[in-house]
Amino acid sequence: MSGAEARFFPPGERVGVLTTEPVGMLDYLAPEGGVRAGQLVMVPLGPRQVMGCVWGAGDGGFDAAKLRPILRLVEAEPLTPRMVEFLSRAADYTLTALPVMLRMALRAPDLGQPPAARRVIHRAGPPPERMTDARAAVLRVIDEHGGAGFSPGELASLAGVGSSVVKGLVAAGTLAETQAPRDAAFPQLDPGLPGKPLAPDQADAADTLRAAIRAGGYGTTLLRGVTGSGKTEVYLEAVAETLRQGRQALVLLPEIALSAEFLDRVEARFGARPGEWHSGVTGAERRRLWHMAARGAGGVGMVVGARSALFLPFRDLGLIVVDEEHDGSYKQDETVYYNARDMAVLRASIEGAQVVLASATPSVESWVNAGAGKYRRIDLRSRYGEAELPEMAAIDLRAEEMPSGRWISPTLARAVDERLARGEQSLLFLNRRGYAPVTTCRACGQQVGCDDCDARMVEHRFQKRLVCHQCGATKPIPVACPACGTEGKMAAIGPGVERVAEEVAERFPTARSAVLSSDLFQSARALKATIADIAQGGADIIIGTQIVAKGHNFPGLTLVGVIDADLGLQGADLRAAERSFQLMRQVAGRAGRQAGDRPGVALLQTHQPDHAVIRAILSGDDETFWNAEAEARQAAAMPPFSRLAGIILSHPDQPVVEGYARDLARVAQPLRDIGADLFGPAPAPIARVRARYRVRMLVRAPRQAPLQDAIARWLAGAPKPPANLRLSVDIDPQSFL
DNA sequence: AAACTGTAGAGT
DNA sequence: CTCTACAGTTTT
Repeated sequence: MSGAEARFFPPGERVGVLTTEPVGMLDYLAPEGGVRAGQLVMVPLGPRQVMGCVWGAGDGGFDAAKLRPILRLVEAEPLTPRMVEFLSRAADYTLTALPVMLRMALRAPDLGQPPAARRVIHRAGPPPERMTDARAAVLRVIDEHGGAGFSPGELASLAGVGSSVVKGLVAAGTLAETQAPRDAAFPQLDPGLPGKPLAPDQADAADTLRAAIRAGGYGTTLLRGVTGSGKTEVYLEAVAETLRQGRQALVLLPEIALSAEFLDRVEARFGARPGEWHSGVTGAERRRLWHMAARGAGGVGMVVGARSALFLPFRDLGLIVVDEEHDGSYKQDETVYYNARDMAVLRASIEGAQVVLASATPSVESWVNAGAGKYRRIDLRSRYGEAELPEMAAIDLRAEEMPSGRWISPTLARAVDERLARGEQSLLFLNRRGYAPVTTCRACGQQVGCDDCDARMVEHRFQKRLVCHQCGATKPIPVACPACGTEGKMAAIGPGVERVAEEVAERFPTARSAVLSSDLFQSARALKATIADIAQGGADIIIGTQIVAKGHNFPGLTLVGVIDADLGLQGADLRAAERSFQLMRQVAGRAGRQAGDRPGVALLQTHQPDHAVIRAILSGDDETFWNAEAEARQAAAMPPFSRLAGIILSHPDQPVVEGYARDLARVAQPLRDIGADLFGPAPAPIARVRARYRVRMLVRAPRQAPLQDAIARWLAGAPKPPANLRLSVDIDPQSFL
């Protein structure tokens, strides 16, 4: 897309530069040779030099005689006018300061540095006269990799030798060092390679998406399909069409660190790996991907990334796929609050790109948008027919014999025994890390809490410590009660996965078990290795938290037991039902994914088998659940039938933060002017975190009301906040509390 | 955010 | 009178 040309400013003209500093927009003079909007520049700020982006014409309010010129242009592709508009509108939407938004778009190291060449070692002559083991190892590495591309350091570490060995080989004339440009283009993906054969409804879905991409322009499609229905193959065909058009495709995944399997599938389909963007990517690779994204499809055609990949400077973005669009990890809940799914739609509408929201269990928001005709909706049937869904049943815990300290009911235990006898795998799911959520003194009833947070500390028996799940603080498991001093009376109350694992070891002593919980793994790689081992049959019983819900395929798994299906149902959070439904359905879907003759079974332990959510899960009738959920939201005037904003205030002193919150509530006329209600202030669900007291307020506005604008006017007209007070606004909060 | 400026109080 | 700590201001 050529789009509108960025405006040009001749030398000496006054331009507005958005700096990455909190001062934000300041006027400067265009440098020698002039400058275009979107250009990254270095500007003087007091005695310092800071980076900025030419945003547009200067605002003229500052004395022209005091203006300083732009120091130099940064050697990087300018941001496109569409990117500039995206950042502006994303800032307005999320009520985030523009400089903070710009920083998100410039999060790659050394952007200000010129693109230095890097040193590359290659084969240059015959083997050296004196051959040693170390030298042979280096030559083996370089020959195995086609003799290409390594820096001296990389080569030495791959061969497991010191850098002097490489130096020696260069001196001997066997190897030579040359300069290669840094930030090379990514290998081109070939959309012409054959994809997997598609079932008829997959082929129809792919045709629809291809046609939308060929037609050009913005559109959003909700691609719904149960696990195993082949959503990925369908949207990879959309990626293929985007590549054929010479445009770029971005695929967002919720748990990118675990996406090696996905990268392999992309390589199988297109013959090369896509660009990868997430917190685990090294600085040099981040820098390379940033520059290549800015260069267009010739630089990188397809990027797979976490939510922050939305802020890459794609030159010509034609498609954004949001896989597992309902996933809560798309909502960033710190520093900048944004929902990657909504920002994807915003960016696509500006870029003239298509969005595919893929999920087996869409969010109520997307479901309603599709129902209202805002999104196109495509439903994929299961490839193997309905039989692929596991058989689901409730275990009524009220009717089971459950000794205290036991969490696996006799009925569930029998089902596990059957699987053990047949050599099949069972998964016991409990969405609670650690050994026990509460440690209490049987003498005085005191519960051990965190010193800095208003939260109970969770016993982690593997670590032999109590851990605060809010701030991560730990302390030893006390022998004596910290309140009354009684020794030996501390008791662990309630189950966590570690405790269920202990029970499994007692009841199924010959079975091999494995615990999957995020805190038990040092790295994503270690977790992946364990998952692979389990998939190979390395465990009979898997005990896991929600980490097991995310698409790992265990072929031998035929039983899923949900230890506490009621866990997500209580509480005043209106989204609880939706989240619980999605999680239970996904976990249940782990059983019986194979198309063989062994149907999977999911058993839900519950005290309330008649609860609407439990019944919806058991019936397998998703449509009924979403209809009921949408009706309940509408009746309560909750999203997506209204709009919400959370206001979160924090301060080390409780009276200060509460006092200021009341001050704010008193001047809330701008909110009432648009027909919005203000609830609170009330202590946040966890009222104290990291030694700061937190108070929340909630704004609810009619759907079409200018919510952000009213909040901005409200806060601008409020009294000056006390020192040390932090205030953040969370537009469209996930949690309604 | 970071660098700079002004001021009050402590120490000489 | 100097030194320091810290609060408030400026940065184009």
